[in-house]
Amino acid sequence: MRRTRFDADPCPIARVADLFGDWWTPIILRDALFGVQRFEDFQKNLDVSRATLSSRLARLVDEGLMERVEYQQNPVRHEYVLTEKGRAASDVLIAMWRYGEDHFW
Amino acid sequence: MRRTRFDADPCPIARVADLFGDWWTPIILRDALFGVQRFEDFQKNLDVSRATLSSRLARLVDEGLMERVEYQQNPVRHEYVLTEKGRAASDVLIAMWRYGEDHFW
DNA sequence: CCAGTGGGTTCATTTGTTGAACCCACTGTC
DNA sequence: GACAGTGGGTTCAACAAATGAACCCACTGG
Repeated sequence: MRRTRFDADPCPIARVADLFGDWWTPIILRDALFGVQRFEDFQKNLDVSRATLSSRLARLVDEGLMERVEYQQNPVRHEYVLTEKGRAASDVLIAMWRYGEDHFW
Repeated sequence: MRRTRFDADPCPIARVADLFGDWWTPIILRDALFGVQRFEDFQKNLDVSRATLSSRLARLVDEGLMERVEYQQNPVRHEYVLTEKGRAASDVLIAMWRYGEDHFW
């Protein structure tokens, strides 16, 4: 695909599209805002392949929307918690929700 | 890729993500909101391949966000004009803009 | 010792994106 | 009347990304 990247584009829409322009990312974020934090729970809710989920979560951590936090040792377990930047994305999600409700039914 | 489709999903976010979850669609829409209407102009502004642009515009027409209108005959020429549903998407774009400005700089 | 849980990675297959080249129907210029 | 240019595409091969399935590891509990 040699996917074109907009992460250095001067336009804010392009930058956000670079991150959200992906079917899974907005939906993972939606679930995270509803309180989902664990890999297995995302996987069960979303019916996404583990490989795809893994790379999406890694990207969200990379971009600073989520943090990977150790919640127990022996064995080590992590969960994904939203940062402030991640929670702020709810404005975009809400706009999508409203638009969907008004125009896709 | 066997891309998963959410266009029949009961969640409005999933439906909108199905359409916007694509790098190009939000950016094409952004340009359209700024007044771009012709194939060539999108192509010049966006530096997108003609094949990809062609399929993206077709999808937007399909979903009812744009209309393909003949603006001259001899030779026949068309342009892409936003419908009400297309213009309404500006709310989502504006949310993306704001989020981008506040969190990506 | 075996099943289960949480969180992954690896692999082959399938599908989408890309750039480049091509096509068609004209118009305008030499 | 030959040829370049314009608008709006399609076709093609190459490559990259998404998928499901299978695998892995470190434990716990029975």
